[in-house]
Amino acid sequence: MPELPEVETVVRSIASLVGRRIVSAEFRGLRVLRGGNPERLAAALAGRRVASIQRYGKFIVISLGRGGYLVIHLGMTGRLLLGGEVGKHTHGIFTLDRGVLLYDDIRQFGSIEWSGEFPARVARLGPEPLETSFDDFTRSLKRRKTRIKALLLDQSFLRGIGNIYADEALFRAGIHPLASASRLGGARPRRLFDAIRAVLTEAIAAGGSSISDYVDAGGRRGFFQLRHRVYQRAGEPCLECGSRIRRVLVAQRSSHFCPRCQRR
DNA sequence: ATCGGTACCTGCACGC
DNA sequence: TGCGTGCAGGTACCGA
Repeated sequence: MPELPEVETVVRSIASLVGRRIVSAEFRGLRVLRGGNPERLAAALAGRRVASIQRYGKFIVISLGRGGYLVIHLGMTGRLLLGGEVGKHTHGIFTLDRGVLLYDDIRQFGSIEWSGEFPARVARLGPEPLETSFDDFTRSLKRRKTRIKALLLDQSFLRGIGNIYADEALFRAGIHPLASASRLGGARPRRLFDAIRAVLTEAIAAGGSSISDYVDAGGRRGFFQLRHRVYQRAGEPCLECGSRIRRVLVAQRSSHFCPRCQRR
């Protein structure tokens, strides 16, 4: 579930871990471990102190100073929890000099990896949507022929936007999800750029969207789902014009839009 | 180089 | 009650 606002909320909720030492780490459900066996990973982490915790798009990068980087992606159902019970879907247990951090992930689409250098997959991502300039945004937009919804999901275009915020931003900008990215004209690029910023900023302030089970590391739910205007509202009336919200597939993902407010 | 489709995994809601 | 189907915040990888 976690997109940029949810991951940002999680990162803020584990800020207290900076300065803590990892005493030991234990892994089960090895699917989430990338490149490396659990013993090697545990050995790389043991005794290291958390120097900083940063978010890059949907990635959480925990710097261990000279000890490299612990890189965590929450996938669809990943959770980081400060304390709590070890359950059926707990795949990582980080014991700290004070407290414990658990990695839970029902669908196991998330990942945990260690890297000595700054991780290449993170370095390859596009810019942060809240930091990039409108000029860079439009330059990049014009080079891409794909449909705008698919482009917003592409992490090399902008990092951190997922299915919820792509749909919500397109609605606010009045742009149809199937519109060609390179052919967006007039005021539309500007409207989209502003809509992305507004949606993400508001969602972060709301602690993210809790659709079914998302919570931050303290177990707190977000409440931006109460302000979704199109996402998972197919068949319901548009809050602007009353038309029925429709759902189409784009890049194999559900895309929700108002056929009247978002013309092709 | 880009793009679209598929695979990965578990749980839930729905209709029969 | 059970069974089949479709759907769910994600990315990686394949061939065209």
